[in-house]
Amino acid sequence: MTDSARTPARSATKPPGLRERMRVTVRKEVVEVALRLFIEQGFDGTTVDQIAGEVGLSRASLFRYFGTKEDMVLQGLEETGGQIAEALTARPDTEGPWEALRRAFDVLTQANEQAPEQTLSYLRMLQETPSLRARHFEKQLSWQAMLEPEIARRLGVSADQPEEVGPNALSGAALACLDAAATGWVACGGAVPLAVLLDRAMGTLTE
Amino acid sequence: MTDSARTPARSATKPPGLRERMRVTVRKEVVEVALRLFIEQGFDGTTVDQIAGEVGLSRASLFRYFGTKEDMVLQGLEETGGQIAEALTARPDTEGPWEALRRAFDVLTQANEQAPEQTLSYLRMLQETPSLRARHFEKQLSWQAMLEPEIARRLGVSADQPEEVGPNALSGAALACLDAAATGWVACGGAVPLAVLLDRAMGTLTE
DNA sequence: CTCAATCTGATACCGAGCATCAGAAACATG
DNA sequence: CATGTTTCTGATGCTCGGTATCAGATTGAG
Repeated sequence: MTDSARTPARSATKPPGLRERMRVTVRKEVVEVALRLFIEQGFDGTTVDQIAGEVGLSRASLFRYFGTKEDMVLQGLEETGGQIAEALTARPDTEGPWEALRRAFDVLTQANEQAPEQTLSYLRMLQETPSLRARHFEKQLSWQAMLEPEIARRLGVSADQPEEVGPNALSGAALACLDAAATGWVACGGAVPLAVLLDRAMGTLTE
Repeated sequence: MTDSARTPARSATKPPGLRERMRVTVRKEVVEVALRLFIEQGFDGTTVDQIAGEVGLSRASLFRYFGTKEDMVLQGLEETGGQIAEALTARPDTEGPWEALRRAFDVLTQANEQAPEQTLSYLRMLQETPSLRARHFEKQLSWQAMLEPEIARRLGVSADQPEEVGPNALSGAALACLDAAATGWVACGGAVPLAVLLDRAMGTLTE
């Protein structure tokens, strides 16, 4: 370690800075290790010290990378929410809000089909661990906040008026359907594709 | 206390036992004190020791009444969920699932109208405190579990088949609408009645 | 090379929650 | 009333997540 990290040739150094790259690398490794340990011994059965020790970091430093233990496996969801929101705004205006939401969720269904095994155990852990499930809901709440403006636009109402509950209700309901579909998907071991279950779930609402 | 509680005449003694009554009384007082302190100084700004001290109980004993700090203000929601589920099953079969859900929620809207001020500060605290919000979601999840069977019955599907996402989606979406309405209600300071906002929210879904 | 900014580990601290234990109170007996 | 059993209580100590502080090492700019 002393040798490999020692002045890695100034020619290959990028403008983003060396320190920054290290940070990204470490973050990625922490997530990797944490995810593995959580699946192996459960979320509550794994201590932060354990993760820190395995990564080769002190507890204090680890908390500088991730504010909470949950964030080590949930932070990725923040980015995912952004992708969904992006996909939503990209849908044509010819689609109604509900249909557009359904299509935006394809970001998720496609990702799941590419790595079903991994996603399955991940979601299973999320649903079986109370503290994680709780945080997961908060993430979904942040998703809702991201989706809301575009839904408001499509409904033709202003987004920041309290008594306009439409956008909030619509995006929240859609996420509830997504949750229902995900729950069903996990429950049947991924037998029925997520996209199908999502179609059923969201179809139930439009009759 | 030594006199009043001393063999209180076996004629007036109730079958529920004296010990049981004490337990109920203490629980109620804890909730009262906790709620007051939480609203006064915030949820995180109040320690369990503080509550225990004010009630005149030790920390350990307090945790025998309520498993977690959050439960001291959220336990009541469990019962509320039962009331909603009860109201739901009481709705006539002529109503569709969505309409029946809307009507079942009147249990809440009516309760809110009876004590708006108190409910408002309570909900505000719930939404502003991250840890409480998270637990609140879990409660709603338990509500969903309570509503699901009846919705499944009304949809004519069996409740325990994983790929039947309909009941879960419907009840989840309804609760999302309830949440949206509650959020809007708090945001506008209770100016618009909760029932009206709930009508709008749930109406958005049926077009 | 030098100096400021950042990062790190060590340490101490706080609060929630759990486990244990001796003593006190409540209950069901005779 | 006296008894023994059960349950509750308070006290203590512990684990773990999370925060704050501080001296020393590392990075990066001038």
